[in-house]
Amino acid sequence: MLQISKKVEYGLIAIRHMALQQNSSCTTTKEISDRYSIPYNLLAKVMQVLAKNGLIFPRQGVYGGYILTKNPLDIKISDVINAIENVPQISLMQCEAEPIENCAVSSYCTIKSPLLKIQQTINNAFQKMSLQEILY
Amino acid sequence: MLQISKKVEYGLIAIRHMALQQNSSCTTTKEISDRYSIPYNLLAKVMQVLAKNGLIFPRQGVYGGYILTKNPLDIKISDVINAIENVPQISLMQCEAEPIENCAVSSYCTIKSPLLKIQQTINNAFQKMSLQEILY
DNA sequence: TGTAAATTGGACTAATTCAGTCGTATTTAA
DNA sequence: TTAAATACGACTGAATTAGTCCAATTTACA
Repeated sequence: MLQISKKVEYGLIAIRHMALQQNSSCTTTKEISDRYSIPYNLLAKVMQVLAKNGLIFPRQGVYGGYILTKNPLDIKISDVINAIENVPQISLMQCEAEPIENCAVSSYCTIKSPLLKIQQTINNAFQKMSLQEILY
Repeated sequence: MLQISKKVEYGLIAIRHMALQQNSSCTTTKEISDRYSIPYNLLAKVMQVLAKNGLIFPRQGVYGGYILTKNPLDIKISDVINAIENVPQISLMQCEAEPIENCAVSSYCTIKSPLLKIQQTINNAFQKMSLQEILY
């Protein structure tokens, strides 16, 4: 639907929340879950994925939580999206049939390139946009 | 999943196909369906929606079909997307609670704006991009 | 050393959306 | 009158998304 998913939304909320914290102490999943009324278990999953991808650093146990690993300027929106979603790259198929009429999917190929262009337009937008830009 | 849907893909294929036709005679759903191996019934629905939104003009009956209503330069990718998908505009809620602490959803509000900015980034990209740009 | 508070991880279910199908009605050229 | 086209609504199955649940692990501290 050309819309960011709830998981990505929660991930952005969480990572933005952490970026807004002045002191760089740990932020817990529960804290964010309560503050923004996000289902705890779901957010927990998202946090784990963000941690796995190195965007935040986990500390287990009492007084544990997560801390941001980078400057908000160095975190791109695409980093968060790619971490959470399996962004399926549209793969341009290599056409080796000559002449082109022999290729069963040639008509399909001709539209792949335009669609790829569109998809890249989306991707580029998020690669340029940093966390810093959505702070305020 | 931040990916264009099949319907939008089919719509783009169809409208691009029509733009590539030299003669401005009618193009039928069947013709496009056959050429690109798109399920006929599904494509028919998409064509109807495109027609309803004024992007193409329908002609019923024998030798009927559709014709493009505009120059490819004047058709934006967003026109096609908005016609086919119910793009749910993120609505910024008007907060009238002062002080801000009295508002039950204030924490939610504070993230709305950033998300809106992201959504607009996508929308802007497609409002700038014309059909002409994906022709070749 | 026990306990509480945190992350980790996997399996599972429910809800929603997407893709596709089907049947029928309407229009129109020949 | 017929064939070829669009118009429209209801329906189904598949896939994805959103959310839940349970058990394990780690760790500060009383």
